[in-house]
Amino acid sequence: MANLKDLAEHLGLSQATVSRALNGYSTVNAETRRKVQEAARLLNYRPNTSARRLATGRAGAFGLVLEQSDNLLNDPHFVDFLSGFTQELAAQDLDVVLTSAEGLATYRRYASTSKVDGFVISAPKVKDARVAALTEMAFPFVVHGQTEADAPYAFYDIANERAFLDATRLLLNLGHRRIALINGPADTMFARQRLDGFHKALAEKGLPPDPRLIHHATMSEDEGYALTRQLFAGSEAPTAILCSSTLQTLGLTRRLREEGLEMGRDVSVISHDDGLSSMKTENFSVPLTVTRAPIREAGQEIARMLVALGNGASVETQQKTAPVELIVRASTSAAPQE
Amino acid sequence: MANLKDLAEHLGLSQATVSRALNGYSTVNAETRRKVQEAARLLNYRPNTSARRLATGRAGAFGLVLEQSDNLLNDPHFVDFLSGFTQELAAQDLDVVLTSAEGLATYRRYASTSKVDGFVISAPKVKDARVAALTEMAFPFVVHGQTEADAPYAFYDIANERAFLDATRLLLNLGHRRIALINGPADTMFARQRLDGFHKALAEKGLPPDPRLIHHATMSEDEGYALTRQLFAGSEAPTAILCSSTLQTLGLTRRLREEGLEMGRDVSVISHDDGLSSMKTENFSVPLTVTRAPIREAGQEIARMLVALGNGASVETQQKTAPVELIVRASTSAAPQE
DNA sequence: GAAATTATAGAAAGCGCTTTCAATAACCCG
DNA sequence: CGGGTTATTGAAAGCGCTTTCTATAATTTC
Repeated sequence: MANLKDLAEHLGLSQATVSRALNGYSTVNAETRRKVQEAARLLNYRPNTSARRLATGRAGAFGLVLEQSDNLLNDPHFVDFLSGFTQELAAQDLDVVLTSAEGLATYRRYASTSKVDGFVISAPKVKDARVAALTEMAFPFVVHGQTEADAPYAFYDIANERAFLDATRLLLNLGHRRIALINGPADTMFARQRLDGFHKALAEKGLPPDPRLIHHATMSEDEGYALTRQLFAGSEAPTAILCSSTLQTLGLTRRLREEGLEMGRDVSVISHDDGLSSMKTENFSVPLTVTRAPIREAGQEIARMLVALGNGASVETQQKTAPVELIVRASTSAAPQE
Repeated sequence: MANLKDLAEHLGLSQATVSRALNGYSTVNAETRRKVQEAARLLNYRPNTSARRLATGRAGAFGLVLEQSDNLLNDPHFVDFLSGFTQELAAQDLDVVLTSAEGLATYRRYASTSKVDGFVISAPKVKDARVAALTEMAFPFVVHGQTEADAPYAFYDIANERAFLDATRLLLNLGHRRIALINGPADTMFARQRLDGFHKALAEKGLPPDPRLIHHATMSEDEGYALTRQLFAGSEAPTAILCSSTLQTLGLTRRLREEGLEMGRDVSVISHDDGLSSMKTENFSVPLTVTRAPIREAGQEIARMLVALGNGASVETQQKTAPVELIVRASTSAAPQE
């Protein structure tokens, strides 16, 4: 494995020149650069990552810590996120470093040992301790979502509140009055935002929220099933359901059939759709009406933001709320006549 | 951020001694070590990762490259794998480095720049080029699954052939004769193994395989749905179906209901179950008979193997085929009388 | 008590790169 | 043609750690 010294000796040049030639500095003669590049290719030279990192002080990698207790990361949408995130960074020769931990210690350690140049904060809580800690350390990070914070921070979010406001309005305009919400975990910010949108739409019509119709759950098939069952167990069954994830909706669908109810006729359903490659809502038996925001794009965009922060961009310039599409398909229809 | 030099000066010791004290070398006085450790804690000293890596020549990380064209990595089971893999490594202060690429170049580059100390090879093909390349480079790796190779290599596999042999036998013994197989992609080794098991069981009964009942597909809900629809379109519908993933089975379930068929009564179904945390097969409307092997454990075990290889273990000692449980639940029953 | 161990700590040489600073050669201008 | 650029390269100093090789002091051995 040739190193810089070998290459320099082979060329009869100094290491400095070779390094400069390879790294695209303008102060090196065009012909020299050509030779260097050719020799590098010939000797199959690759700069040692650790050495370069030590010299430059940059890790060339961004971190993502998997909180084991956080089942949000255990659901399929995370794969799509990761895929987009990784691909975008790889295109710029940057890595993603994954680790697993509970609590803030790991963030501190990774930052202070310069293992990574920044973090992405996944599944932020309503008030997220990680954001506070990293802000205080002045270490770069981008939040996937938002949180309540004292200082500005970089984030990429989707218009959750607006999406669920629109979705609820749609159902209300179709005449539905008993609308259920199967939401994400109560301590996550996106669930809060969606709940806000839901409430707002009800309030517009002067309708009070019915706590029996509002549920928080993990993003699993099981939970979607169990909650749907529960919703239809009593006498006050909903005529429409808002659901926070495709996986939950899959469970919901399963239960609805058992109840002998047809989606889009007996019960209207709107699901949030992260655009997962393994579950296409347009191909459901009854094509789903959805609020749609591909999570893969979140991964890509957050990667770009992280890079920008690394290049000195200010936190204020790295804040983005992506729109959410409301796509109406067959799973929604006018409320049944009483 | 204190570095080694600071710490040494603060203590009035040499960097060498401090380094030795911190790294647990026996040649340092117990009292000295105590002082060093205390000072390190006090000054919040953390050795710089890049510097250490450069000095030791070890990356302290293992790599996983996401092949973008490979939709196997786009399915939920990958999250569970990754979770187990990462957790196990994190426990030993090792990272996982993710990158995205097509082809072998990335493996070469990451190996030669010592970005990682080894790779895990996911979703191996029947004859996998990555395995051949890494073997030739004498770079450590563990295959998640198996492949046809010229030389021995480290792998963690599950007993796919045996599992599908047993599952098919079960169906045959229940009197089924028209058994369909919804398998994984044709070029993957695990799909090949499962097909072999399937064929073997049929052969035991002297039954010829019917190509119309054998399908290869990606591990998506859609495909499960589409193929099930196709299976029941003709006149020669199956009475039992073997399915390669929970997600496909979800699609299958969806279609079966549309066909007006009840799982476990009209049609027997056995699904492979990776033990995904977001989809529990025991909670299906009709609890599923499954071949079960938690993929999270694969992640953990492969992490251990990689570490062992790094510590000089021979490839031959790092080969494991984990058993697959056959769990009989309500989705299988005797074949309907003709 | 002298010679030989052993315990402990320091000096210094890397690891392989980047980058500042200095040096030289080539070029420009009036 | 001489002083002043400008283009190009090299020397060398790190980056922060590990580790070999020495050196010294303390201890043991007969």
